[in-house]
Amino acid sequence: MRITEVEAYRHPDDTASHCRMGRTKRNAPMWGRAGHVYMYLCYGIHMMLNIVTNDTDEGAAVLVRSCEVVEGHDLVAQRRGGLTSATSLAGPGKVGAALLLDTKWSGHALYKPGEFVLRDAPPPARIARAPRIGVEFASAKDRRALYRFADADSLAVSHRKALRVWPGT
DNA sequence: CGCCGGATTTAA
DNA sequence: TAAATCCGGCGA
Repeated sequence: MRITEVEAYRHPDDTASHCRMGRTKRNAPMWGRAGHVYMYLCYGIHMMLNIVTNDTDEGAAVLVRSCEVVEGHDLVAQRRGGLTSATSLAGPGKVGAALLLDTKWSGHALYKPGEFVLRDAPPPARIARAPRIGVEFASAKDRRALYRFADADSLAVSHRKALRVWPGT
């Protein structure tokens, strides 16, 4: 599947990030090397897939919020309760469900051929931005920050109406 | 050791 | 708009 929407979480000074409390057993992968997985259970129900972005000890990652199905449509539909719409993977919980992910994948390296890998792809022609979703608990500044990014021309994106095309893309 | 609450989804 | 659902993290 192709990633169509992500949210960035940084450290320090991001009151929305799981790193805001410092280093814990759960968020350990976020402090590790880029290209590794950070998984966590959200609301006791959904498995959230994050990709560590920065170097060691920087505590940063992007939450994979939405994807576009490229191949294996039947399998995805099966795991999504028969849904075949363009938005069947629009939402982080849906991505986790389609990939059968769980917290045991936390720390997994995404660059080993033959395993669960992150591959390169052409960048979107236009990128859209918006504030992050579901971070009402964060500071006003962090709630407003335009840290949600999406392929402006893909329908496989959640909360699409709030997105604004990033000038210059 | 117990409680609180959440980077969501779904259906009413 | 609210319920489902569970464990990490914090306070005692």
